[in-house]
Amino acid sequence: MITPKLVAASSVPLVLSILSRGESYGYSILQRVRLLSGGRIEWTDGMLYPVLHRLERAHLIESRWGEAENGRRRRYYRLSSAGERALAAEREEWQAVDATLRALWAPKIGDASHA
Amino acid sequence: MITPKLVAASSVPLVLSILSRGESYGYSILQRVRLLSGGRIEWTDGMLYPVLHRLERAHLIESRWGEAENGRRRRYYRLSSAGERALAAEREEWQAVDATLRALWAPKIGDASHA
DNA sequence: CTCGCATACCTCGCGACCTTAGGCATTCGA
DNA sequence: TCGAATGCCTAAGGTCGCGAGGTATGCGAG
Repeated sequence: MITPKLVAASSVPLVLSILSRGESYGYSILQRVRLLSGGRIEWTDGMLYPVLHRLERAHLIESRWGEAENGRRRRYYRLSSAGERALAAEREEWQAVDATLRALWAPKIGDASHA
Repeated sequence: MITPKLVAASSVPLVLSILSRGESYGYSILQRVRLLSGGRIEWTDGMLYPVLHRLERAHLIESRWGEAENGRRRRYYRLSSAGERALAAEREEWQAVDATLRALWAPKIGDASHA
């Protein structure tokens, strides 16, 4: 199980990244995240929908009501241009933190300490 | 600026990682994070000390009062064995999420969509 | 036909935790 | 003497995931 804080930090970039691949909808996003993470990221719809609504209020994504083949109604979301820029920013932030962590995880080859 | 949620998610693994390199103390950890991240991660002591106290209450780190060369008192922290295990777990979780994000950021070479 | 399940969406209260802002003590240089 | 850097700690406020609960439809099993 992934810690709640990591889920919180990754939810927005994950949703934006998935939508950058093309239009999608809530239920499908849930399954996609589960699949892509090999089941290690377990989202609930109770946290996903508020995220989608926040992102839409922030104009990072846009939605439309659509009809599935089976007749069920779905709300399809897609990335806005502002969302693309936000995704790029989120991505840079993530990579900055990731680079910092990886530097600490790397063997101490270039370590300046005199230990 | 790094988003608050990313700060929340990275603070614990960062602190544990830094301490895995050897004993340290609050003020020094702050500077280390700033340096390692190239100034992109800007922590305040107001968020670091609560983190340190939580980690100590959880027995992931241990502390002792020490004296600096200049006479100032410092509280030195070091990783406990439980902390080492926790760090390994945090690291795996981080890398799981990172792998998921990178899969979405990679070019669509193997993309199964028929677009 | 009816029941249950998967699909598909939404909302609310609780608790965790960063942010901002403050406080306290010591050392050193101007 | 006075301010800045060092070094530690805490409180109020707001954000947001989590768990639980609610609504509705299509489909297959009995």
